[in-house]
Amino acid sequence: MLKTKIADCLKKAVRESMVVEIFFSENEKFGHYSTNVALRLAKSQGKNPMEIAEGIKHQVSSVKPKLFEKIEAAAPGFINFWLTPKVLQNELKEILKQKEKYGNLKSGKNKKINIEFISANPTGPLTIGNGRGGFCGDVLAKVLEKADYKVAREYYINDTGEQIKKLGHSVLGDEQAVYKGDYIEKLRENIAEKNPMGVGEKAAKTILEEIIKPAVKKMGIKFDNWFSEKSLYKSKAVEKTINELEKKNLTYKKEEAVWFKSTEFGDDKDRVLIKAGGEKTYFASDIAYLLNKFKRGFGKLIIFLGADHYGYIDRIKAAAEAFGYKKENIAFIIIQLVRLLKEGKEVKMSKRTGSYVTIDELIDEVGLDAARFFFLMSSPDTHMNFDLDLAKEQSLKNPVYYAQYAAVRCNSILRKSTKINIMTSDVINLKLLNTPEDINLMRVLARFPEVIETAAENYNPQALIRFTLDLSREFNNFYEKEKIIGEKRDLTAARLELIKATQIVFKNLFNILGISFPERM
RNA sequence: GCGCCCAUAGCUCAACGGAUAGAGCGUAUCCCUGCGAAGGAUGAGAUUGAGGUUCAAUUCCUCAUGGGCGCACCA
Repeated sequence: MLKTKIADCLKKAVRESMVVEIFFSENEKFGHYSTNVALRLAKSQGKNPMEIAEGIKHQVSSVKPKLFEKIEAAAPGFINFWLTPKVLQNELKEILKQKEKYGNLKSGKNKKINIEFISANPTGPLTIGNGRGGFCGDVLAKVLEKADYKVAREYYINDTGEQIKKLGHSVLGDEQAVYKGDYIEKLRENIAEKNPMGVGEKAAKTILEEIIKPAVKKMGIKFDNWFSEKSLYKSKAVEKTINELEKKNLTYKKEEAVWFKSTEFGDDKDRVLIKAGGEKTYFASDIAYLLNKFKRGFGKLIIFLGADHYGYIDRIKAAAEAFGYKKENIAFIIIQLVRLLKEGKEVKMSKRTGSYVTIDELIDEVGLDAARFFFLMSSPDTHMNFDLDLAKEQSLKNPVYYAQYAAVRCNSILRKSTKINIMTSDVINLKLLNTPEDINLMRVLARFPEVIETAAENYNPQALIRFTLDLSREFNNFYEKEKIIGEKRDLTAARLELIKATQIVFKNLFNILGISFPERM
């Protein structure tokens, strides 16, 4: 990674034990990369930041003259670095050599990480809210895989309990019915029994297999594990969990119910494990599930939650601590709810009222690429408004096409080049790539591993979207200004390598984002 | 009442405490006998308000305003 190379030679010059931050410069006039170390050292060293910057500049340029073409100290104390074309050309070679492996990192060290997402109750179709979390989880999973984590994607199915009973009532159509929709009507056509729980369980199974799983497939997501809540009851895991808590003296009885002393671990209320009626709460099985994950050897758990489940975080963390696991090893990603608008007015989305837009509908209307891109553009914590009509209308203007179009341009250039038979020399001279446009494109391409790193570290797949659009714009600029297939054969050959590298990075990106890489548009 | 999240251009969204707050759409003007114009160039256009911390604040802290979501022996 270019960034790390710079950081490494700075560490020697700085000498203090501090994290040296290197920033990719958006504006070329601030170098290819820049750092603020001098500004941050100013106080502790009691010197003028510019003075420090100059000092570092001289040290670095004497130690590593080959890495940099120019180093500049700029007010109020930044140090800007311009890499030599050679460094960028070498990185280009790496891209061409590593191909789809370019951008693979070692930071994950093959550690096991579990990502649980969607996990919508099997009581109805997946909504656009589930879509948002689903796409985000899927892309994060791929980013982490690229960063060398061993990722398991998991969907937790609440296939028992109160909601399933309510589903049963709904299918039976009795006075306790809560879920509404065409799918309920259909389920009603083949019921063989009267017991709400039994009906609910069968209906849940049908919904899972015939509605949810196909929708997930349509979304382009593959789960490694569909984890059944019911299985935790069958294996007595829930019972054991409660017993263990009792043994640890972390439970008590109050008003006929069994409570977990979650307040001892930072929760603001104690929580019920077994209701007065003897039924266990979802929370009880959630703890069993949590322990199950840790026991399977996942050092880190990522759990996606809708904002309406926010209150769950503290109690889950409390449960983890009660069993000696560190709460820091559970990362919750809160997905803000998507508000549904119709004709500018908010429609309350609810499976209970039957008013919602399913993710299937959206994908059918706008296509998978546009749907994925749309949700991945915004960070999970923004509150989104969603209007299906507007989405339909605007789908053709989705930035995903901007990116795909840029990629398609690479394809058509390369297609054309094969017809012309350019390659005559065995040795392609990449040194010819030295115009500002060449340099700029190369440095953006070389940024790809850095983007993977930040996305993986911060659990922030949105970074990839931004980079995709940056790269697209950079490439379009390049295309506009530089002729690729031209008179000079060596230059043409070298430029074609650059196009190949661009194509590789685009393919990598699209692959992670789960959008298609069209040959033509 | 308490807690969490959000507020950026006409619209949908960006911005790792950093340099001139970026894109897309929309909008005004221009560029196809040229590797695909689903493109490019040049404009107009924004940080909710008030304090504070910092060399530097859209970003952190406090308060206010406006939205969303929680606060069950529901999930």
